[in-house]
Amino acid sequence: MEQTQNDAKTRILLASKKLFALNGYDGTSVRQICEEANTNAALISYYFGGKESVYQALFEIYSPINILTQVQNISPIEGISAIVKKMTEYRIEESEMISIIQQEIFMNNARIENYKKYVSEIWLTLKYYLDEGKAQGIFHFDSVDKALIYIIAIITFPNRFPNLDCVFAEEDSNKEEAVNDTIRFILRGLGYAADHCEVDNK
Amino acid sequence: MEQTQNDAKTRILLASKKLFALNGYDGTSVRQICEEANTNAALISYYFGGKESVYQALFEIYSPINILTQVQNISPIEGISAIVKKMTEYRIEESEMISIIQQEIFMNNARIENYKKYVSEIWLTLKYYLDEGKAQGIFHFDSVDKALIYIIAIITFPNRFPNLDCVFAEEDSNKEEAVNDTIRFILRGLGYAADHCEVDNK
DNA sequence: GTCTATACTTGGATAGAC
DNA sequence: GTCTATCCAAGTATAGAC
Repeated sequence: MEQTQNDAKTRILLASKKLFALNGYDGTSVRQICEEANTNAALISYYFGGKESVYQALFEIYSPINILTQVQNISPIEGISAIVKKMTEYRIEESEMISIIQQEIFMNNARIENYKKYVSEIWLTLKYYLDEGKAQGIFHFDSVDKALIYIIAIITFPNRFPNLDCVFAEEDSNKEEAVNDTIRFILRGLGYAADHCEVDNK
Repeated sequence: MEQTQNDAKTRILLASKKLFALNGYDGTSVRQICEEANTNAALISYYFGGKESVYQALFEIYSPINILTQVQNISPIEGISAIVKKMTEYRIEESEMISIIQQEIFMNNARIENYKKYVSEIWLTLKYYLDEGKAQGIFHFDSVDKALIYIIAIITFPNRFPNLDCVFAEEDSNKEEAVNDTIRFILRGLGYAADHCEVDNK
C-alpha cells in the first residue's frame, strides 16, 4: 500500500506519537488523536484495529532499529561509546518516542512485551561491556548493576520537559556535541580516566 | 482526626501510591484503588473529594520535604553530594513516589503544578552548585544544562523495573552504599578527579 | 476509502440506606 | 463511618451510508 506523508494513516501515527508522549497512553483518547490528525475516530479502528494497535505500530515503525549493529568484537570503550552515541542520536531525533518509552519502562502493563526483549538486549550488551571493561581494569566501579542503571538513566532521559522549562535555559545544541558530551560524562563516571589523567595516556 | 495505620483513609493512600506507581494516574481507576485498599469506591470522594485529590495528597504527604535544608553556604562538592544523598535515600525509601514523579515530569498535564515549583527549586540549587564548581575549576564540563540533566536523570531514575527484571541480577544493596556509589559516579562524571588521579589503587 | 451514527463499556461522583 | 445503587460523562468499536 502506498503511504504518503499526508495520508490519514500517517497523520494518525504522528498525532498519536505526539499525544502519547505528552499525555501518556491512558491519558490520550482516540478522539484526541483524531482531532489532532484531522481525521475521524473510526479510522483508528479502520486502519489499525484499535488504540493499542496504533501504539504497537509506533514501536514497530519508530524503534531504534540499528542500535546493536556494528557493536560486536570491539573494545569496551568503543562498545559503550557506540551504544551511547546511537541512543543519544535517537533521543534527539525521536524525542517523543523516548518520552513514551520512559513512561512504559517503569510501568507494569503488558503493552510492550515485544519491545521489552529488544530493549533488554541493548542493556545486556551494555552490561557485557561494563563487565569486560572492569575485568580489563579500564573501568572502576563496584556494582555493575548500579553502573548500568546510571547509564540507562542518562541515555533514556528525555531532553525536553514540558513541565520544567524554567530550569533549562540553553537552546538545543547539535547532535555531535550532545553525543560527545554524554560519552565523556559516562566514561568519566565509570572511572575511565584517560582524558584528564595524563599518566594514563599510553 | 485520629489516623491509625489501618484506617480506610490510610489504606486508600497506600493503595493509590502503589497503583499510580505501577499503572500511572490515568491507568488507575478509583475502583481498583478501593479494591486494593479493601474499601468502597464512595470513600474516595468522602475522604478526599475525588481521585485527583488523592493524588495531590500523595505529593503532600510523601514529598522529599527536607531535601534543601542544610544545603546552604557549603562548597559545590558538598552541596551536590548532599542533594544526591538525600535524593538517593528518598529514591530507596519512597520508590513508588519516584515512579510517580518520573511519570509526571515528562508529561504535559497540570496535575502537579504545586509540586513543580518545589522540584524546580531543587534543580536550580543543583545548577547553582554546578556553576560555582565550574567557576572554581573543580568541575570540567562544557554545558551546565547537560550536566544538570545527567544528574537529574540519575537521581530520579527508579531502582525497580517491573518490566525489565531479566537485566538486573543483583539484590538490593544498603542505602549508604547506594549513596556513595551514586555520588562517586556523578562527581567523576563532572570531571572532579580527586578520587582517582593521584594513585588509583588503594 | 472515508465518514456518520450509534451501541457498548468503563470510570467518577453522589444520594441515600444502614 | 461505611456501603449500595445509580447517574452522568467519556472512551471505544462497529455497522452501514456515501
